[in-house]
Amino acid sequence: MPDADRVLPPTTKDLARAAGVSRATVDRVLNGRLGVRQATVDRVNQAIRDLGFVRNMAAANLAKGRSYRFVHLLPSSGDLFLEELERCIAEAARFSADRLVTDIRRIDANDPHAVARDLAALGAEGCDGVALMAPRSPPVRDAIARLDDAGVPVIPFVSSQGGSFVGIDDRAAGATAGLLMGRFAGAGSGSVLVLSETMTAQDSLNRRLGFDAILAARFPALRVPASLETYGDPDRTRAVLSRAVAGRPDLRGLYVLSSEARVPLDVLGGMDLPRDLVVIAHERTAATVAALLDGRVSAIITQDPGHLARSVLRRLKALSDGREVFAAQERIRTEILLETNL
Amino acid sequence: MPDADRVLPPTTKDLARAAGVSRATVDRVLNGRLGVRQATVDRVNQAIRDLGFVRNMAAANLAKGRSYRFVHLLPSSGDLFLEELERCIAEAARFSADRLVTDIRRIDANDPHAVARDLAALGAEGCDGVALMAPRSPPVRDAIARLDDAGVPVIPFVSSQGGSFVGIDDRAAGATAGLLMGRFAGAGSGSVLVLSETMTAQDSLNRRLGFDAILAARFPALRVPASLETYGDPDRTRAVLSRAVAGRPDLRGLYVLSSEARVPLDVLGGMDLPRDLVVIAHERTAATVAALLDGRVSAIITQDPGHLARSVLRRLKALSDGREVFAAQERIRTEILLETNL
DNA sequence: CATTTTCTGATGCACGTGCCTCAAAACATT
DNA sequence: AATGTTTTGAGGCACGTGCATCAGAAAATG
Repeated sequence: MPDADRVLPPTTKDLARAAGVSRATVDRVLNGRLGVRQATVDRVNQAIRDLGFVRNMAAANLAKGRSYRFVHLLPSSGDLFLEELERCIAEAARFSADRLVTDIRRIDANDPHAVARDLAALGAEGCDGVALMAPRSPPVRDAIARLDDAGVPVIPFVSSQGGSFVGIDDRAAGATAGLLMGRFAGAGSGSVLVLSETMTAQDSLNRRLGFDAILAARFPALRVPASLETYGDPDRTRAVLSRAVAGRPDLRGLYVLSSEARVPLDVLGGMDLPRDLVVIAHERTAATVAALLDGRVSAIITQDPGHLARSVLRRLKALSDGREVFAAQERIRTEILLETNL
Repeated sequence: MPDADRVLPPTTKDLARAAGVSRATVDRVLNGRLGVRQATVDRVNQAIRDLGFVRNMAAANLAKGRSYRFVHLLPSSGDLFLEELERCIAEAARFSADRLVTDIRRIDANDPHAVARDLAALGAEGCDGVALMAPRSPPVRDAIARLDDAGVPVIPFVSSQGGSFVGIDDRAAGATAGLLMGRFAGAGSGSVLVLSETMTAQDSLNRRLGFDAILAARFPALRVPASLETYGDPDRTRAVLSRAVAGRPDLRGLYVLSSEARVPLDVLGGMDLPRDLVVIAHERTAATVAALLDGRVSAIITQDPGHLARSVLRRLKALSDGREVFAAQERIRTEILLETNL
């Protein structure tokens, strides 16, 4: 083992030697402490550049006794995507190099005041960051602002209305669905149905907006009537779908808008639909993948829950120590899944 | 700051207390050292489960003075994707939490004996792992085996023939291109041209295989003549393309097979092509993205070079310390890019 | 020049884990 | 009981960095 000439990354000790100062001064410069002459600061920074010094974050966090306590607030609905997401969060936390504890709590995301109360309660808990999956509303926004003032960053997670958040843009996801729908449906006129659990949710609205915009701009021959709402009920789904299909001999496509596509896809299996009907659904779950494989679905638009979970943890960490994130790693992609790239 | 009741992840000290043993014994159990009674081992393992203990890898690596020295051997061609990949590798190494040094070297990947020589030379260098992007051939395979025997893991990177490797499956990528081509081209018959730099490269062959298989199975009305080879030459590209287009009034699609799509796409811009020609290209580069945005290209099939770079580093690390990787994070996705999900 | 102020060096402990040594304890064998 | 063997405990140093403290040097001020 020729271990002698191994080039190890430089440490603060190497820096000190190269800059001709002591480790204490290097430390003062690195951590921006006062009382160092500009000339000395420059010498140290020059050495940093010369040696290509990179702070060993693992050692730094160890020394600081840094630990992170994060809380994830997720809606208490039981959809498949959410379950998978929860699994991924727990897994990502376990695999994290740092000492971190994550709490996953289910909240009543649709009651703004309940959410605000839950957020306020977190302030007293001494947690270092919150990932919140709930619609933004004035009470919630205020609660977030108060937490932020108290130094507890809150990251909107997966879905949020307005402002930045971790997750894909619903409008872009809808537009991608629309583009695929138009391309797959081929030239010529026809109609495309949009099936949604409920259109009151903001994410559904945004997807629909993106979908409509693309269809209007690029495929004007395709007509899109008002969305059919299922309220998650299999019987109702069957009923509205049958009625809509019966009335439209020119049906070319079906866009399953909601995140919970299981019920509509199950219903679809038992119906007598036009051959070559283009069906597009959201989120990779056991239900959508099965449907893609047996041909009920043509494409799935999704985001990787594992990536989401890891990304939000990295972002929370970066926020709590005032660092920048490694942007390239945090771009959540709007993925298109076909049979060939599952 | 209610910091008192913060629940910190347990340390080996907590483990020792819970199991009623000393830290030395905990250490023996954790690191599988001999000379501990089974009953004691069980007590410690029980405590690990009870407390949910997870080893602090950062501290462990710090203590071990663990450092990684990896070498990336990349082909010395100058294509855009490769440049981007190189950038990502350097960036990923800088952002790594561990102390690691990566060397990126350009090699003559198409000369099996030269590659084998380069690999052999690495054995004496005392490096901890190699990422190799070169076709597999008998001399190369032997060199890899020798390195492996010497305890230096070698990971085939991005493209490899046979065996597992880090990167997307070329056949699946070709199949995805084929599926999109068939769907986008619509019903009815027509022909689809395949344009490649050269068909001698194994990755081109595999893409073509996947592409053909899907077209034959799902879109038999589309004809795919023999691939047009450009040898990277703009004039030749223009010539073969013009000739092929002129002879085919039924042209519906064009599949740009090679990783270096810049030349064909540039040529395409100046040509008089059928409206609604479906063009599909590989790899996200400045050239392909520009073409997607101005409509010369309909879809890009790609893999994320940043993810590739980070993934191969994590895998090399895991291999050198005999750990398992976090599989979910290492699945390299075959991505489909449209205007709406760039 | 003397004095104050500003800057720097030397040193040490801490973080959680790995790894070592040495002695003490528990156990097994005669 | 005496002996040998295996198992355990106690303690310490190391890794690279953060964060103290204190004394000494250099610079600025009088």
